[in-house]
Amino acid sequence: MRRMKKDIEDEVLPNDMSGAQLNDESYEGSAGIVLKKGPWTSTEDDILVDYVKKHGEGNWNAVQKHTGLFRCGKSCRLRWANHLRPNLKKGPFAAEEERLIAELHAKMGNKWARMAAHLPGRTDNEIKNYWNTRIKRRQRAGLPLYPPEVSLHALQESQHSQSTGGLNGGDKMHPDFLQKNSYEIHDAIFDSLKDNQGILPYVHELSDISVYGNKLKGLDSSQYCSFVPPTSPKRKRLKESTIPFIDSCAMNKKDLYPFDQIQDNNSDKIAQSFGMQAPLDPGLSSHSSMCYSHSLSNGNSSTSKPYEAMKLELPSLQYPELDLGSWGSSPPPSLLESVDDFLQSPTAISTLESDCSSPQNSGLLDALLYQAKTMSSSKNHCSDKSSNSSTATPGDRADSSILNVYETEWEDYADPVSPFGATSILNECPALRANANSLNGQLPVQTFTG
DNA sequence: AACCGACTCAACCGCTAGTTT
DNA sequence: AAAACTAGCGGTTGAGTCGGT
Repeated sequence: MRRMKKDIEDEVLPNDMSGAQLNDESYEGSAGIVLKKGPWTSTEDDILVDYVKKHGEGNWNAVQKHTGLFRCGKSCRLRWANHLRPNLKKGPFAAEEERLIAELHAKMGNKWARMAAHLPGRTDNEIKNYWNTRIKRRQRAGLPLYPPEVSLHALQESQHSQSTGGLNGGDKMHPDFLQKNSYEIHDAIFDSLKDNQGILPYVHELSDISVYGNKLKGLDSSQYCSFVPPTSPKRKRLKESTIPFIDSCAMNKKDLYPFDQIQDNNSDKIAQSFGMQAPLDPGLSSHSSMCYSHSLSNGNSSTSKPYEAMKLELPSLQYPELDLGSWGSSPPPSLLESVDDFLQSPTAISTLESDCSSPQNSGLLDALLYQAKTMSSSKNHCSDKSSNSSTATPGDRADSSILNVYETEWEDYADPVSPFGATSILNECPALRANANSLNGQLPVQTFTG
């Protein structure tokens, strides 16, 4: 489609430099030269290709001098990198590429250039566009960002790298190494979580956490209510070691991620970013239990960047149990069990009790867990009144209901004639359906839809 | 046919890190 | 050491397309 416009341009513009130069989209360069902006014509492309053939890549600012091409160096570099360089793959991403992107994003976050390095022929821009589009789609559908196998694999890998021990060597590791070790997380965390694998949002780039081991060891596992991946700070590009790390409620208020600011203007956006479907409940948002701790406040300069400078990025939060079928044909491995394990684990319960006071704070998973907790506690109350309570524990009831829903979900999503995009809001928000299905109206359905 | 919203993608912008002077 | 320059990254924007109404 771009091509169509370009072809038209090429027809209109004379096949000489004036065509490339004279365009209404132009601006004055540093030397007073009017540089062109906007789409490239094939004439300009040819000029740039010729230049690179002769002089090689780099020194992009010299392109204008040598060729008379009225484009800034930046623009030339971008054009070459994204469109003109050889061996570029065009066209839609293959399924394998999509899977790889998800996996890489789970590991790296929004490191498009690094991801592109793993996808021959693909550009960072392409990957970024793809991912952003995909994120929008999935968030609209209330789906997690990552396919279950990716999240599970990522978490398992993280556990493996943890179990094999080894502190990482700091920031100077090879990127591949960083990838491998980026899941490293302190024992204190995984000790409390190892029975819950597959349920927690994937945490990546945790390589610094080991640095804080002593600090972490003093913390109760229940404090690790949830994680968010590194939210790539916009203004300060940090090394791989920068780890926004959630230590729920361990920090005093000024150490918390400034949700009060977010809520003012961007709560909906942020909520969406975290996979939430609804505006934050104003009544609950004020005591954000999702406490973001960028560091453990040990004064480490690598993590001392003020929160104000951070910008919330679309998170790598993922809720694998919710990703059903939209990522391929393989069923989510062990996820249901993982959910069960997590919900039944004392750690999880205590976490729920102590930290997850509201689902509004951390996305669908927390919402789900919160609901499970609510259901559980409500059931406890209800069971006092209800004489025909089953032998199953409240948690069991809730869990199995939810899990059954997920199993059904999977079938629904896997049904080729039932694209998730067309499913009901209940499909898009399984927790809602879990409530509706399992509680039979006993409990108020807590909605977080719009 | 016209309108509208979602989507895609190319390109730009602001910024940082690294290098050179 | 500091300023200037360069390359590159990630976020954002805007034009074009497509499908639904």
